Amino acid sequence: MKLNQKDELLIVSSLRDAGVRVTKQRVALLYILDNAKDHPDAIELYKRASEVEPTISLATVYRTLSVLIEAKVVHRHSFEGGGARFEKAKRLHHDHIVDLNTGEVIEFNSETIEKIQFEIAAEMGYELIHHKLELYCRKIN
Amino acid sequence: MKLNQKDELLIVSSLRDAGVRVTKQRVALLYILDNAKDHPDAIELYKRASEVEPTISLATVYRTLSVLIEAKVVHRHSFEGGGARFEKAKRLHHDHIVDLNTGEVIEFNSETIEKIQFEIAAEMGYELIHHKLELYCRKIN
DNA sequence: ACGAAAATGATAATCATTCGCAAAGATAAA
DNA sequence: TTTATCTTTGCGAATGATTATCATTTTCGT
Repeated sequence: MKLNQKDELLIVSSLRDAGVRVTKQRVALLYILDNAKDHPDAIELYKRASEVEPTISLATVYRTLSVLIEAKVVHRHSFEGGGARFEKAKRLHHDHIVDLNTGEVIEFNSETIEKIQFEIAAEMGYELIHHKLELYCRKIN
Repeated sequence: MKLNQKDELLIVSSLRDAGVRVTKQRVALLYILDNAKDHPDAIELYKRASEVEPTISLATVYRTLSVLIEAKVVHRHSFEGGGARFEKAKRLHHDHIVDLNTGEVIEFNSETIEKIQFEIAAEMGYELIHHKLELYCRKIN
C-alpha cells in the first residue's frame, strides 16, 4: 500500500496544524486513522500503518496516539471488554452504540441529550469539559 | 475491623439471592463494596477487604468481582486514566460525573436522558441493554 | 458427616501499555 | 546546504492490571 501526494500533503498539514513534528511514521498512522471507517485498537492500527510505512513500531503507534490525543486530533475509547480503541476526531461530536453481539460500533448524536448534560453539570456546580455516552445494544430481529 | 452478625446475615442473603456460593472472602468483599461511599479499584478493595478477612487474596478479589458482575450485583467502570473501578449495584440506575481535578466521582440521574437513549436505540434498530454516561467536569469557582 | 463440585491462595502467565537508551531524523539558524 | 540542537524512533526490557494454573481447602446438598 502507498498513499498519494495529495493525501500526504493533507496529512502533513494536519500534523503541522496540531503543532507536532512531521515524521513518516506519524503521517502513516494519521493517514490510517483518517481513513478508518471503524474504531481500531492499537495493534490493528499498527498492522494497518505497517502496510503504508513498514518502519513503524508498536511503541511509536502508542507514542503517536498519545501525542495526537493530547493535540485533540484523536479520541480514545474504552468500551467494555478489550483494550482501548481509537478514532480521528471529527468536526461534530458524536456518541456510540456498541453492538453487544458483534462488537461493531455505530455513531449517533442527540442535540437534546447534549443540552441536558450541560444543564445537569451546571446544576451540580460543574463545568462540562467533555463526556462519553455509550449505548450497549443488541440488534432487533 | 470486624463486621457484626446483622451485617453478615444481610450480606449472606445477598450472595444467596445472587445464586453464588457463600465464602468468608465473598462476604468480606461484598460487605466492603456495600459500605463503600466511593468507587474503589481492585487493589483498594483488596486492602479494605483484608481488614475484615485477612485470608483474602488479590486473585480472589478479581474472581469475586467477576462473579458479582456476572450476577449483576456489582458494576465495573473504566473512567479515563487508571484502571477499572467498582461499585455495588443500586436499585435505581445512575450515571457519573467525574471531577477532572480530583478524580472524585459523583452520581446523578436523568429520566429524560434515559428515555431519549431508549428512543435512539429503537430508531436505529437496536434494543438498549445497558448504557454508560460519563460527564468529565471541573468545579465552577 | 460424606462426597462431588466449586472456591481459594500462591504464583506464573498474559495482555496492553510505557520506559530507557543509543541511533536516526527533523527543524531552525547560519 | 551544512550545522547544531532537540525530538523521535526501534528495540527490547519493564510495568501494571488482570487472568490462568494447580494443589489444597471449603461449601453444601444428601
